[in-house]
Amino acid sequence: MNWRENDKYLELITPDQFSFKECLVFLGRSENECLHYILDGCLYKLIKIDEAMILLKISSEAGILKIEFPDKYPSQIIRTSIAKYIWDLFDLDRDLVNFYSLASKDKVLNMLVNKYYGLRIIGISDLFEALTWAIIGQQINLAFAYTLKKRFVESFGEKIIYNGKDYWIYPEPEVVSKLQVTDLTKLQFTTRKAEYVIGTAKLLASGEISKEELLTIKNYNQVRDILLRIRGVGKWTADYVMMKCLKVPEAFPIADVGLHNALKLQLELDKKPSLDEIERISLNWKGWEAYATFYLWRSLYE
DNA sequence: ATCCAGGAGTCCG
DNA sequence: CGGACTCATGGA
Repeated sequence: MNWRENDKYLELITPDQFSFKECLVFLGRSENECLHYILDGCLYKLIKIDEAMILLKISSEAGILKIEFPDKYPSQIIRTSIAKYIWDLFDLDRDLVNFYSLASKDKVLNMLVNKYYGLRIIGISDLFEALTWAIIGQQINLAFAYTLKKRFVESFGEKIIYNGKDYWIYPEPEVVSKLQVTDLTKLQFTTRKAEYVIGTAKLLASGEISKEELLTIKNYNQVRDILLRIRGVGKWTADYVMMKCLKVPEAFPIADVGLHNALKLQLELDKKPSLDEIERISLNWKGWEAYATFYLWRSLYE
């Protein structure tokens, strides 16, 4: 991590192959997103570190990611955590040289990596958020998924108000673990989805499952199996979480509908490709399936 | 109306 | 293991 600070803001010196602008397009894909918002090329996001709620304003210029604190200036130790958080959010430790090299020889990815050069996987660092956001999004269209998330966050999350605008923190597992199924079905969650979300909250609140522990396991399938044992977590969700939260570069949500639609468009197919076809296409992406998927997702937004 | 959505659990052979 | 069936509700 490469960063510095003065008495007003932090600066992350970003690697060459990074485009904040491309990342912003992805972050701005839904008007209904309630956990950040974008204004004049800046990203505003509220985060919680050690019980402190800190509003961040993030912008980029000339290879520097600037983090300002519109609300209140955090302590030294929290500033360091924030720098790490943002570094991780944009996956800045990743060296993309090999991915770009492989992609330049791939008929699907070649155009995408040129068009979206510098795009990095935007993380969901909180395991509970990653798991439950995936569960919420199962088998419904993204627009409705965002609506459900917004209701969930605004019912059980925390917020601050700054300049008359609300900034939200995703609900904590400790809070959600104590809910009843009807608390969520009221928000239009299905009964099953409500059970999955509350059950997942219990596993995380009790510490039975934690991101820290999962990160110590180096074997891909071993981590995946632990996630798959959670009720409501199937292959798609496990791979999604490994991609967005645990930052496993070979994680590959192959059954993802968005991936299918993006491939259909890129390859100009009449219908969505079959799983066999995708497996064949993705042989070229070995070790970089998560990035290939993310660039394809990006291609769905302009 | 009709089809489908960033699926998962269950049952059955 | 692999396939069919069920759940369940809004968006386009």
